[in-house]
Amino acid sequence: MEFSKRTHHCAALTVGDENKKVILCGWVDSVRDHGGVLFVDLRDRYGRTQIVFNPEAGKEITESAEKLRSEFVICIEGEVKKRSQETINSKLKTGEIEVFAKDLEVLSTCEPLPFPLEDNLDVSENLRLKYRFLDLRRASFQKNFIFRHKVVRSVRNYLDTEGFLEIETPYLTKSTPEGARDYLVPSRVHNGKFYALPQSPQLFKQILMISGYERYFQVVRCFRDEDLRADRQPEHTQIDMELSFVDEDVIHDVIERMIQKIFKDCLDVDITIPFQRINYEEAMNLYGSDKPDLRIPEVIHNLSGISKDVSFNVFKKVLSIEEGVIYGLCGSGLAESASIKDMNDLTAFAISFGAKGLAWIRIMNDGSFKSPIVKFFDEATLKKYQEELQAKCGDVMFFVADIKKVARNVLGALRLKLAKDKGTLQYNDYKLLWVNKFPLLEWSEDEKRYSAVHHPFTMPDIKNIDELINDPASVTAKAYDLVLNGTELGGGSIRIHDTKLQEEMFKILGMDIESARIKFGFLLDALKFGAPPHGGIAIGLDRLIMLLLGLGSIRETIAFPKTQKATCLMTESPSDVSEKQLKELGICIEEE
RNA sequence: GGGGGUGUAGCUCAAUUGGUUAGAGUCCUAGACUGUCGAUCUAGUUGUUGCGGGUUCGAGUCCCGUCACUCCCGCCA
Repeated sequence: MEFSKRTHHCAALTVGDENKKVILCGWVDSVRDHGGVLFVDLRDRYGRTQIVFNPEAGKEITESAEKLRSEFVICIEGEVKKRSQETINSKLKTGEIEVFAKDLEVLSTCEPLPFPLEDNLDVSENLRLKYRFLDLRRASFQKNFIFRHKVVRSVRNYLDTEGFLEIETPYLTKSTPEGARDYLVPSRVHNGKFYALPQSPQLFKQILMISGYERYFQVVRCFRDEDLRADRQPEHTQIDMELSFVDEDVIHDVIERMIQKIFKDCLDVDITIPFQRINYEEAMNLYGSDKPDLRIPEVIHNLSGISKDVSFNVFKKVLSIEEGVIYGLCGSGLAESASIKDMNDLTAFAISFGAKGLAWIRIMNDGSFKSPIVKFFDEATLKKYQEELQAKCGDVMFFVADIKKVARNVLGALRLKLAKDKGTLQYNDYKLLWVNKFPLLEWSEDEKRYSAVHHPFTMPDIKNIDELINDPASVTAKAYDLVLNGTELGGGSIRIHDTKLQEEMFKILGMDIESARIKFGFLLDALKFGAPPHGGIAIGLDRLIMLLLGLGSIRETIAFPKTQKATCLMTESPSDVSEKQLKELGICIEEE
């Protein structure tokens, strides 16, 4: 018997294969030894098949079968038999048959496992990450990676038919000062100099447009040395694209049809296009977020007008300052059930997002208002609040009094928390939308200068350059984010393709022509040699997979992810390197 | 940089108000068993309670520090 002569995989056999002689290979999923007859569930990538070891097959094979343990790798030759009616396992795809083993070869043994490989068992993540090769054997992981493969295949097929070319860009490139912290790679040949791993192939894809490729894409790794989150890893994969002779509408359309096709190909779900579009300012006002979760019906309301004449000092004080507002949000169904402690927890939550406090008024089932602060409001005002917030009996009205930026941020976070705590959000209730018209610039108090909200190559939404020069703060950008269920799936912009405008942009960002030349000279050069109007977008592949499958973290979509401290527990990286290596690079480690 | 959660047998967890010998299931080992599919039954092995310090007659439990994993804020064009 030769394992390379495998005839079927472990999900293939059916009653139609009865009496066939087959060779199967795989891992021992479980052993059930009855003393006489012994059952093994044999597992490979495709599925499981029950193998029967009967004493009648001979002494030798029976004895070696008794030595089988979980996760041994074996090859068996045997005969397919239909199971009797009462022994059919309906949970198993191959449950109507079993294979009577005639020959058994142990290809590899396995030590006792550090943790069981069943799905739905919470094993501590550091153990799972250390033994990632075992964790990846679990069925749920295999499902995730098969799905990820399908998504990428669907994307490649689609973009090919749309005329996109897949072109690779360098990983060893130049450090750029804007944006995230770079991962640096020292140069041996050029002592004291460094490459950087790209945060994205941004400039290369723009250059490719100038080089005339018109439509580029790449499934590409991007690196950012910033702190991690459930949906953020130091290296992540983007579906990166750039197109020439397009405006925002063309890009929206190309992406909408791509997303639609992914849903259809990979989930068999029909989604309607075009997606909802909302401007940044509106998103911030209604949802307190630039990535609103539209599964949640409640929105934020501006109650400043209604609150003008209230005697509540906290509100009065805030309304007297510039940018001071009273914003409100309805917490539905909480009035009777939430305890004082729950309210205190929510207040602490609001404070962690920068609020000074959180005011709340319960509307009891009998319609009465209940709150420590209710005495500061007359009945008519309370009614107006209730009406504006569309709160029903049994709801709680939440208020944040602060400057606009803080108030909507806090209520945006509260809106998400209340919905998550209620536990009614369904991952497969997919709500997609575009957020458009982002601000172009934001003032950096630390650096006393403007910085680009998106990046310095983003096209301002202006008629002429004077608008930018005269009042840069109020200019919006031709930039857009794609949002799915409260997560930013991707973003992009129309780019500047004019040298003058690009130089002006650098100037506004506090970069003189000299330093702009040093940092981005190649782009400024390229822009002079026939740059077409162009724009693009990048979609976060890991996040897309996470959201489509309803996973809790992108670590479930990445085969070998890092911990929150950016280490790999399997390879134990990062690690020390030898003195010799350091010397070659001219690097000296400073003791802390 | 900051806030929260978790850390007890290989694994998943329990341990009353701080109370005397830290338990259970599972895994593993051995035995029994010819139709199981989370097999079953019997017996057995398994502990630096993450680590360091403190309070106490006595600490898994309380306090301080520290480490690891994780969630969040900041940060992430």
